Amino acid sequence: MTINNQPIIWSDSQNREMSPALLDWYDQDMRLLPWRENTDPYRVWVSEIMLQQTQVVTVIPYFHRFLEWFPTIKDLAEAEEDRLLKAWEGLGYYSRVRNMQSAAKDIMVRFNGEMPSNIEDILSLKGIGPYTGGAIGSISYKLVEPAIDGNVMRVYSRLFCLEDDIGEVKSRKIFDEKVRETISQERPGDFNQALMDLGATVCTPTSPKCEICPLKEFCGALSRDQMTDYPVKKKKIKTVPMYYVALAIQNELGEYLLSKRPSDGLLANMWTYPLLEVTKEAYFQIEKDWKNYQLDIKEPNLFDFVAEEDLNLLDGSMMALLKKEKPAVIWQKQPLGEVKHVFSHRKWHILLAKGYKVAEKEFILDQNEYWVKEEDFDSFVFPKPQQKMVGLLDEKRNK
DNA sequence: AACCCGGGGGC
DNA sequence: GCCCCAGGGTT
Repeated sequence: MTINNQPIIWSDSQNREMSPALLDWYDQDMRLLPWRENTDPYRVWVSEIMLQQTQVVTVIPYFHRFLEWFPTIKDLAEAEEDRLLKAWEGLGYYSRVRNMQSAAKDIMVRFNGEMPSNIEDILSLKGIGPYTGGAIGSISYKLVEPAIDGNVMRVYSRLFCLEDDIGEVKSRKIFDEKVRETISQERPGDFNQALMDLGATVCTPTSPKCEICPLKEFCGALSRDQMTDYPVKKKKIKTVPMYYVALAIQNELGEYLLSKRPSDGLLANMWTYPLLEVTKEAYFQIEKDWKNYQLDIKEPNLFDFVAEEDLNLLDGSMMALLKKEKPAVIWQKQPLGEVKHVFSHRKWHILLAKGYKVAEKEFILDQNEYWVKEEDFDSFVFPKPQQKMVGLLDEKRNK
């Protein structure tokens, strides 16, 4: 659904008043979590990495054990892999603990065993990206850096009625800017943690508890009563791959066979070469056969056709398929090439086969199939994939 | 079985 | 610098 509101622009005073309101709430209601006992960067680091993949309640016992086993960055750097994996066992995403150890070794070499205190160096460590880097920098070193995760994006999309799709990578920049405009200069770490808590406990995805929210007077979505319209997240319509063999067939007059698509659905009433839908497996088998076939031909060219008497010998899936579909056609040995086209919800993969109608044989037109002179193509509506196929044919012919 | 989501890595 | 996707558990 589109909302199409204008984003909220705050006055300077609103910008100033927001963070004290949030911090007051945090001072009263902050969650007491083991990694908040102090701001040691190693503890922050371990907790943030664990929390990237696992819920708070699950992380707590892992966190304690990890710090017992590897109390310092040096211990982590020197840990046996077995023990390291044992400490992570059940958390999953094992590459992340490997990255942690790699970063720990790096810290031993480059930073004398101490987590660096500037954002560039923090971000240079393996496994530490903008979110984790911002968390460590702000919490442990009071760097004025945002730590933006899905929760924070939800909070900000509501506060400012931001309609940028939070699923898109490029939206990150928008949220980054907004957080930088509002983040507390004095207590950036607490500010970031307060946002995390707010997102986790108040500004929740489905039923936000706006009545108890410390930011209710600031919230654009609440003022418009559109809390649950935010954040905007376009549901990923995954494009379904479809596989076709297209038949570019010429008759003795040089006309091409065109097929009119059904009057409803995708590309209704538009014209293409006849399309045979094939399974994914068949498609790739055909492609593979085709490549193998090319290897055996010294100089493959447009006029390399399958002799009619050889048709029965061919067990290649491409030829078998074509012969079955259009028996009165003599087929070129290889497809002309591949055409791909992406629709909003479909991705077409098309192998284009070229053939000539055999004059002596009877050729039965399917429903909606017509012979069309090339010079008349202009008066037919060709969808993009068809245009691409015509282009491919032209290209080969002009070689 | 779809969704989640910071970061690595490919481009 | 931008985008894709692996990764395992949760819903």
